Amino acid sequence: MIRFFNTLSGTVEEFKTLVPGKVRLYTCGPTVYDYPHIGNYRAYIFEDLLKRFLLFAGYKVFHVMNITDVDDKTIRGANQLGISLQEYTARYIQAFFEDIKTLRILPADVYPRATEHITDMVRMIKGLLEKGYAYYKEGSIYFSIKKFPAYGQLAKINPEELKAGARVDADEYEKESVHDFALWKKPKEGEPCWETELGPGRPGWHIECSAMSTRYLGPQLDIHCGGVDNIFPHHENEIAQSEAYYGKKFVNYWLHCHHLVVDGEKMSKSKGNFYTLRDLLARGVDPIDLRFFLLSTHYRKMLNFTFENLEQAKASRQRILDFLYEIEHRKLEPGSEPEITSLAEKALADFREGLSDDLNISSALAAVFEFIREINNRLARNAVKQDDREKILNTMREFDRVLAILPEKKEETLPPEIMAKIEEREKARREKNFALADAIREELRQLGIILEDTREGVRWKKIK
RNA sequence: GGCGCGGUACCCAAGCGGCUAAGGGAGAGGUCUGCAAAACCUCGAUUCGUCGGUUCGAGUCCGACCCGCGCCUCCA
Repeated sequence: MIRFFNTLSGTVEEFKTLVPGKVRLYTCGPTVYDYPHIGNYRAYIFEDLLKRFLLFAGYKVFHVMNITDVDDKTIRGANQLGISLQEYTARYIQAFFEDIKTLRILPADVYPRATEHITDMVRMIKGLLEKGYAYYKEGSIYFSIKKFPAYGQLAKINPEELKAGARVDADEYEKESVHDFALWKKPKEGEPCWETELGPGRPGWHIECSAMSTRYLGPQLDIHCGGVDNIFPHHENEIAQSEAYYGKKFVNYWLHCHHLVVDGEKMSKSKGNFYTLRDLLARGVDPIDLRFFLLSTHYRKMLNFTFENLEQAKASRQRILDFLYEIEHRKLEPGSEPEITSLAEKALADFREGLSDDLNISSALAAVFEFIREINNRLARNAVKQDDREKILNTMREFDRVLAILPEKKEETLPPEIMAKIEEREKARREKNFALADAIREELRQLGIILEDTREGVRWKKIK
């Protein structure tokens, strides 16, 4: 049984899909006004973990992730550079796709862009006007939250008690109620504008998601994800719009990822603790180490990014990689040990059970490490045989369907001159010329190649 | 003011009423090794922010308090 913490109910619930075996998943995607930072990627990697786990558990997943390519920030950015909105967002859209590939985030099935779904938004807004949930005011259209009594159910906010006045955007004074939100914004100087049957203007942010999610997934979704900061007002507004329009429960399970902080503080450019993926790659960070770091803390817990914590995650992942290397290269005796099968089965069962419990990654990783320890233990006693190798590797590959942290290509090669050096050192060792042997080892270490002398002879690996 | 989250070993982090408090990192000792590395073995919380309470029994439930943080406004 799979359980998830549902923000809507505030409790852990058994996961049941609308259609057996199929999951309709919507995740809030990037607003393409800048390069995404590692906090954004924490959310996307959480969603990737969720999706990979659902696939691992045997579900078919249809995943939609929107791209917000028109909003205040993208418009401002384009205007500052004096280029078109499309020209401006294209760079960041491309960067986003590069980044998710780098981080091994599985692509969504559809990436709808706001600017390509204006007609869907117009249709919805028109419907909301007809049903009386929305009203025109000075050329803009607003959603009236008092017409939707369930408003506040997700964020556990009582609209009556919202702190009014002080922090309300001054230029939106024309709304009937301060907490009503814009569905359609009237044209402004220097802003893109669509001519529609609603009149000229551009869509509000919230309607983009409601229109695009239901366009591809239908009026009801199984899971909708995002960062905690989207709970209010964004997701609350999506519920209001979608349920008012379709008259059906919009989303069964709302899953929200907590924030990534840096050095215990919220990331900000002024504090200098703001990192994009590119920043870290430039510092030599292995993106998969970053993936593992972002993955290895439960998604509902605040995660503190520090370089020390990243190093710990890297070392932890290295233990898994070392084990994999050992299993692939160790010389084993013929035969098999039946015990290995039961260890593998238990490990996979524990792994699955951990993740089934609201994606308890700590528990799942503990299962992986216990498996490694058990096998290492037997390896040391020669209690692993040739036929067990594939069983163990398969188990690791099963884990990796969800984690996606193992090296992609199996065999790396070294240039012939390096191989010659290694052979030269072997010769020196046989001749007990340890000074030369150590000098060569150090020389190769400087080149990023570590030599280890094992019972089966020398072996090498690259420093990651 | 309202809503909510967290405080478990040197660090990260599970556990949420009951066997000896998972797992990872770092550290110490040992086996192996020419040495190193890797691997393996062993050792690290009588204790889970504090103080009360409930219970045969509490990190685990209840209350108060102390810290740290988030949201209520664009934000993953």
